[in-house]
Order: sequence, then structure tokens, then C-alpha cells
Amino acid sequence: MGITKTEGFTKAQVELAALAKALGHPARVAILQFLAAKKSCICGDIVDELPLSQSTVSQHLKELKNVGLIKGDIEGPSVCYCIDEKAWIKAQKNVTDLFSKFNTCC
Amino acid sequence: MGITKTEGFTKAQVELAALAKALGHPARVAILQFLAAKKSCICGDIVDELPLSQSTVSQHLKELKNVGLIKGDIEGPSVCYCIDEKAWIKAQKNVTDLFSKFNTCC
DNA sequence: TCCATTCATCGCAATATTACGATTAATATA
DNA sequence: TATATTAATCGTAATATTGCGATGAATGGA
Repeated sequence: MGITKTEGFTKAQVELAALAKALGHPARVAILQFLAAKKSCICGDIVDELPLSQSTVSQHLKELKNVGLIKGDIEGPSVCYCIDEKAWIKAQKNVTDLFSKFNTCC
Repeated sequence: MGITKTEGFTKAQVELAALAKALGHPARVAILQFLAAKKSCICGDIVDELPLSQSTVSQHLKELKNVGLIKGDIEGPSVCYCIDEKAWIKAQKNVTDLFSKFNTCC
């Protein structure tokens, strides 16, 4: 059905999955790396960096914004996208937690 | 078009995105947490834990196997799924790297 | 004011994902 | 051998994602 069931999972599981899903595309990984490296904040510069059309990049930016990882501020004619530090730290913690809890098996 | 462009991105970006995509569903997060906690390795126990049908869970297990995070060993009639330690550590490193490189912006 | 620039959104097409029941294959057990 | 158990796979339906061109809205400059 293409629709993801969320009942029966914890809120933390659903949120972590949503975060991971947002990272689940090379373009969005590249965008975050670009912003984290602070090469530029300007949307147009991001578009120039990626092998995708402006409208497609805009959609990817929207997804990252929806999950809260970035925010966009209008700077005159252009838009400055930035990583949301609070969400970034939280995401880092959640992901780190997932990977740190590991006991060898079988 | 539903198809993800990979040309123009680095191999690392494509791989990290593939990993994140595999984590991008609550069921797969839950499966990994369950295995990491080593509550059990048996496929049937995972199915019992999740609010999804056996065939759906089997598909999620397959995706995690495809990305290399887990492996399945046949144990008589049942199958023992385990986290692949090597892939797990590598994934941890890649994710940690992404989140560690961050300079405050604007 | 008129125009260029910037970026979001719409509409579409192609493909992917999610979910489930039914079936199948393999193994154990009676 | 016949049967039950386990888990993968098939087939199908519904929905989501990806990508792009075209269009729109907003801003700044000539």
C-alpha cells in the first residue's frame, strides 16, 4: 500500500525512522554535507552543486525542512538554508544511541 | 520518476544514503534494536514483536540484509538473524562522521 | 514601471515502497 | 511417510518518491 504503519511502534522509533528516511537520498546527504561544511547557505549555490534540476533540489530541501534538520531564511531575493543546530544535535544523539547499543550475537 | 539518480554523487554519499534508507522505516529500526539488544535472533520472535504480518516482516529483513547490516543463518526449521558486526561498525562510523562535521551557520 | 533573478509550487510520468494473503520450499516431528 | 512449523517468495493493490518542465510569487535593479 506504500503507506507506512506507525501504530505499534514507539514514538522514538517512528521519529528515528523519519530522520533516517530524510537522509535516505544522495542529494539530501550532499546538501547536509555542504551546509555542515558551511561552504555556502544560498539555495542557488546548492542547486549548482548538485546534478539535479532546481525544482528537484527544492523538493529535497523541503523534505529536510519538514523533518526539521534545516531551516530557510529569506535573504533578499535568495534564500539562506542552514542546519538547525538543535535538531542536528538531537539527531546525532538518537543515531549514536542506536549504534552504540550492540551486543555480539550467535 | 521514482528512480534515484546516483551519477554526480560520490560513492560515499550514495552508500550513506542507502544505509539511511534502510533505517528509514519504524519496523527496520525496531528490528535492529531488537537484534542489538540480543533479545533473540529467531525470525519468528521478530515477527511476534512487530505489528506486521510475517510476509511484510520478511521483506523488511530482506532489505536490511541487502544493505548488509544483518545476516541470516538457518537454524533447523527457523532462521537466526544477526547484526553483521563489521557493517554495523562501518555504518556507525559513517553516520558519526556526517554528524560530527558541523559548523554553526548564519 | 518593467525586467531579471531567485526559489517555491503545480502537474505529470515513471518507478519504488509498503502491506497482505496465498503459496511454496525446507525442515523437523509423529 | 504424513503432517506441522518456519520463513521466503509471488502476486496484487494502494500509496509514496523521484525528477523535470512550466508556472508563479517575491524581491531588487535599470
